[in-house]
Amino acid sequence: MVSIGSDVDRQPLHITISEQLKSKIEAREYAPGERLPSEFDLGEMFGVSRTTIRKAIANLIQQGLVTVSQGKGIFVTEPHKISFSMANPLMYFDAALRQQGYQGRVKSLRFQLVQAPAEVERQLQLTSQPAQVYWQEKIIYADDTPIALDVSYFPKAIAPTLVEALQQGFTYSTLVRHGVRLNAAKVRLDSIPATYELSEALAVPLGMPLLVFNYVAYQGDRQPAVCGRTLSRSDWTCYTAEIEVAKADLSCLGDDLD
Amino acid sequence: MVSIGSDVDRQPLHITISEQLKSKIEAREYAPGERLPSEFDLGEMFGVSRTTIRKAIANLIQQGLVTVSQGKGIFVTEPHKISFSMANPLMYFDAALRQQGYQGRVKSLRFQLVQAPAEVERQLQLTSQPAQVYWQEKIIYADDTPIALDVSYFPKAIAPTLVEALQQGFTYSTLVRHGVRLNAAKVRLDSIPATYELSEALAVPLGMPLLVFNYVAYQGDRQPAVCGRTLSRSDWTCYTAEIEVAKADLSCLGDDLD
DNA sequence: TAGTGGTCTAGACCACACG
DNA sequence: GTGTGGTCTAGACCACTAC
Repeated sequence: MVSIGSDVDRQPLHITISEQLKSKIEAREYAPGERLPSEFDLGEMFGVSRTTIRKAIANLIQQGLVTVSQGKGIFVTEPHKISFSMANPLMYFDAALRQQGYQGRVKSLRFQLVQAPAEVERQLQLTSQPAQVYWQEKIIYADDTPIALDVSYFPKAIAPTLVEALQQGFTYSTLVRHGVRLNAAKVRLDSIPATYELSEALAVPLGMPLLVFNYVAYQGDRQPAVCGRTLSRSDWTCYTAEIEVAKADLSCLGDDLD
Repeated sequence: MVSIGSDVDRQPLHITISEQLKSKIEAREYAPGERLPSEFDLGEMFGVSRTTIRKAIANLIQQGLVTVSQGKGIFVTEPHKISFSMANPLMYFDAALRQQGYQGRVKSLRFQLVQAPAEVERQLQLTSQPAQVYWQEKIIYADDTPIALDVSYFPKAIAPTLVEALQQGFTYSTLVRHGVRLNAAKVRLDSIPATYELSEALAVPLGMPLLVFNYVAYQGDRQPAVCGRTLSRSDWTCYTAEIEVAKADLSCLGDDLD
């Protein structure tokens, strides 16, 4: 039986155990792809109940250190990371994937005309009532791994040829190929834990952090062309940017010291 | 007892329960700040064991819908969100907080000279061996809520007056006030679940998603002045940017269609 | 069939908050 | 003291995987 060290009594047992397992994983004592002992065996090794082991394992799952398959076992995760640039040009998911050696693919889950939600109506600056929009949901794959769920809204007025094309490929590339020049965007980056529904759609554990990329993209003279959000797995994706600060913009510092 | 609806048998019980509670919260049947029934009472209401209720509550905690205090009860979270702009100028946390009606404050946890980790050595372009850097860790508060943990590294060569000043206030403002002109930065945004240590430092539940803002900031002629990362609570913070796409940059789309 | 993880139960003891 | 959430146990049954 592994000694758990009673001098760290402030910490719950399942934390102590998950940290011990974490060290072993990081020390490659359990290598990527390798199987860990079963929950039952771990319980005997640490001298605790299966419930406690399961809680410890839950921590590791959440940190993306292990993945678990029913009937097979607990496996050390092999790390991946794809970076998407937020700067010029914005969000060519397919180009970024290709550059980093993955094959990008989308699966459209839904494409239908609906009444625009209030938020979308505002973002797309729709004036006619009732305001209708195309609502698309799609899964984005890198090779065969689902890495993101995208929810987009398009004005009803888009070209009919686009309606077909958008269901086949990546949004931005498709728009550009059809002559829609996107030249600006407002974005907001956020993070949420995967709900049950999202965890099933993206094949991730419940509660795994997802990056939320909210966007409104504009064409021509500030004409909104699309808005929506991309929810991407934080174990596979990150966003990068290079920022140049104009000298004038230092003004906001103000002169009131605290 | 609440009917749980046996037609959704594909879903675990704790999911069904947490979704029912979620609807009630979103419908304001349980209003922000209000207390939910105790775990024992919820168990009776749904006719399940306390363990199952606790798992359902854990889902709600993770989604930031409720917060829990030992000995007091389960309370519906009152929502907050502070947005930080990633664009010109970069990362004036204190200015952003002030603009949004909060009082910003920092608590320095650590400030010491250490051997630079390899990653830091590379980012700060340190050449002398051994490369020493100042290592700072601080908590950032909005009013009295800890919202972020910042870990920064500064070259050993910074001015002695800065060493004092950096321990008192916000990094970027302090640097600028001491004549260090930051004019560019490379950033990477990511998300991780709070580890046990982080969850204690930021007073959040274990596993809550944290936004990770990795940065290297430059002064003058591409001279690295500071690097590090800011881990911020996703229930309190988000990052925004406005992107302008130069026409020339559309080239990367390539001409190979898929 | 045996072994694995997924779910759920009933009950115990502890630490903390409040009156 | 009473009630709350925090931790942990021992054991049950199920679904899935592999042989």
